[in-house]
Amino acid sequence: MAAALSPRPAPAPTSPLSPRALYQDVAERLRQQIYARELEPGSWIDEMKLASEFGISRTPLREALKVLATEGLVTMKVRRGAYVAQMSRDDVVQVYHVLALLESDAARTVAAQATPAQLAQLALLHQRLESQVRRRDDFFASNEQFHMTLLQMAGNRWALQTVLDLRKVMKLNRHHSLFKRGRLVQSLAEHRSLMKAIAAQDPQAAARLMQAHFDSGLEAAA
Amino acid sequence: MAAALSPRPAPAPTSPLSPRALYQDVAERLRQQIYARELEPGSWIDEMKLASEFGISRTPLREALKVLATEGLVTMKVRRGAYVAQMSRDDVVQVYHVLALLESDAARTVAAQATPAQLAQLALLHQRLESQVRRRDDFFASNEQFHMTLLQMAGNRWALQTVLDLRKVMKLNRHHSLFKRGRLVQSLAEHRSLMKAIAAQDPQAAARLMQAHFDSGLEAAA
DNA sequence: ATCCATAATTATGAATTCAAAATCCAACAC
DNA sequence: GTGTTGGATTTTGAATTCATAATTATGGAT
Repeated sequence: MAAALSPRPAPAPTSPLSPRALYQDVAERLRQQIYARELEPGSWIDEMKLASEFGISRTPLREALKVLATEGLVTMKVRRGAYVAQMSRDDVVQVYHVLALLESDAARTVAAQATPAQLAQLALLHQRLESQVRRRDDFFASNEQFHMTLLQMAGNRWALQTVLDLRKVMKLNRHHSLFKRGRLVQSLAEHRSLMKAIAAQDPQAAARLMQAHFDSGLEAAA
Repeated sequence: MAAALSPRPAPAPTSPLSPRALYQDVAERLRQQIYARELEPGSWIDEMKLASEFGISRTPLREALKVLATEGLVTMKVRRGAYVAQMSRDDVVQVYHVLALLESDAARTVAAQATPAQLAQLALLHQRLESQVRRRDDFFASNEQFHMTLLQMAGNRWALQTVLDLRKVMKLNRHHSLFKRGRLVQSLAEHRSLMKAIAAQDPQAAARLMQAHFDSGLEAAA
């Protein structure tokens, strides 16, 4: 049996204050398997196999699957189980469009209201990005962290949650643009000018540049 | 016992092509109870009581609760069950902000690309609204239908889904603005000018007026 | 060999059961 | 009266069981 979820992540010396429910751990594990393509888009999800792999019963697994279905990562077909969702070309275009709306709005807000400490934090994250053009996976992670930090700073928890959800489904595919040759360098350049606009507290430019960043990402992806 | 979900909505003479899963029916029923304030924000959800009211076991009910938790209508606390979520004043402001972004973008798109048939359909829906200022519940329903039809016409299924989800949580409270005295008349006036801009195929005005419509709705709500 | 009918197998959906945690409540000490 | 301890009760979370639908395999009939 593959590394089971272990009887429980062992209350651990430093157990989290509010231990996550099992179904949530399972949901997160499924997400990771989907992102890693261990579960391929369009493929059937074998409940029994996964439950025994995870060392749990079908009950919490099925709960997790329903959560993922609500998020759009999984499709439930009545009486024939769960399937990993697929993103069409159209879906990618549409999700990019919504992300561009929300994130450019966040960039405008942050440029307008960020504290010096926040600007410094963003600059730091951007610096990390600059130093990671050579390592795609690191760049990928740092890029996401920059975007998410910006969203958080904008202070709208519903916009943040929406972006989180949309980014989840974007990970279904490797459309993710950053996989095109030369795209990393271009993306970095766009980040650089965006960062400059934010640092200069220019809301209009920040919004416009974030929008452009997504337009160009979409072009690379589609 | 309150009207049970019946052994199953009976395959019915005209049973839907793809019968919804039980957990989805239950989720919808829970949503309606939440909207109707039969389950109050902040209150504990008694699984056993509801399961027996619905005439089902706890299993599908718990699945439904996890779906609602993902949607944000319900909060799960580890080892102490499910609670109806509460919207803070801040939440309302933030959700309005995101809705305004998405819906004004949709209005812009529709104004730019709608076919004559689509414009006619919107005009019809608007007419219904005009005739329903006296009946608040009808106005409420028609208003929602107008907004949702516009979203659908914009053709972005992810924006549509996002707006649907956000509107669900908005229904948690009666902040819903339309409850303020005189707000219906004002809302109708805003719709009227919005409709005019769309009919005139003026994307910029349509977006601006939709944004204004939300701003004024928020002012009435908060 | 191909097609169809039917039996065996498998998987899903939901109910039931069970262990452990949280809550309630009464008895008691102060 | 207030507060505390310990045991009964309730409730949650998860495993197990069960009925039924879907799939696959089997065995003719042509």
